[in-house]
Amino acid sequence: MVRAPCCEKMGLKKGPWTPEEDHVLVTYIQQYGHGNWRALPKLAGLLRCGKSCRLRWTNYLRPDIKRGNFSREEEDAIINLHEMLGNRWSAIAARLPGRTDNEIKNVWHTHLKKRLKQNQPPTSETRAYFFSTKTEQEPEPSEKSESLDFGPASPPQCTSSDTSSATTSDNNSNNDKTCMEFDGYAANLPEADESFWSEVLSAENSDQMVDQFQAIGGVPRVGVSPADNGFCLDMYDDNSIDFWLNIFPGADEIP
DNA sequence: AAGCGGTCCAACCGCAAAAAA
DNA sequence: ATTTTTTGCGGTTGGACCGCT
Repeated sequence: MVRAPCCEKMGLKKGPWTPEEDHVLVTYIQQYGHGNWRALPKLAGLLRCGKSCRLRWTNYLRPDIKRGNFSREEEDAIINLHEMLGNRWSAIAARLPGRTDNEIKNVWHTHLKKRLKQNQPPTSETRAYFFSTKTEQEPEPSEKSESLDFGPASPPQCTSSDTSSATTSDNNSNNDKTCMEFDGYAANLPEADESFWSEVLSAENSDQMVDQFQAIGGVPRVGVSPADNGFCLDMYDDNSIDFWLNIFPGADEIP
């Protein structure tokens, strides 16, 4: 594997972009697209390397980028998605429309880490359940449990697989679901192996994620009912459901 | 007003994966 | 199948900005 030569070539500009450069880049991409980033700066007449152009476009100039401060809901979403996905900023960004991985990474390092240190978890009194499971389609425990191993690659927020740690499963304690604890909050999950969760969490889009979950008998939902079996992602109030449905559009809302 | 330290964010760097040749 | 090129990602940095002393 040979690393692509970077913009060390003499004559290529580095540092902050000027409005003129932005204009040139935007105009070119609007007209011709960005088929080949490496060739683009030459064709567009920019003294930048392709990498710099791509970064400028994806992180700043793209028309679908939402500028401005992050809302509390967005911050909470980042915290929860970070618990699920770890430092996979692009995966997190994929679930936050209009936000870039760079921006999310910055927010995480500048605000959210601090917020968590001050022990301010996501707000609200209720939990949003994105996924609940069908008991009648429960996978065979004997088949699945052998490979059930929520190690580091499984949802990283999992602190325990001990079903006795459940705090919300009193009314579903008679089913065979795996219960996981999420930083003190428990959730009932369908039994699945590590690779399943890796696939779910790395799914390129939410439809795919929902499909993966349905494949093992899960019923994707978004709602606030604490009574349902669910893959507990977060704690939110009713007003947040639209926001979350935007992130997981394939889910059904719990009535 | 000046100096200093902390914060924030755009941009860079290096690596690895994916795609193309 | 192998090599080369391109793209994408995450970690890090530089400097502008702001508030405090």
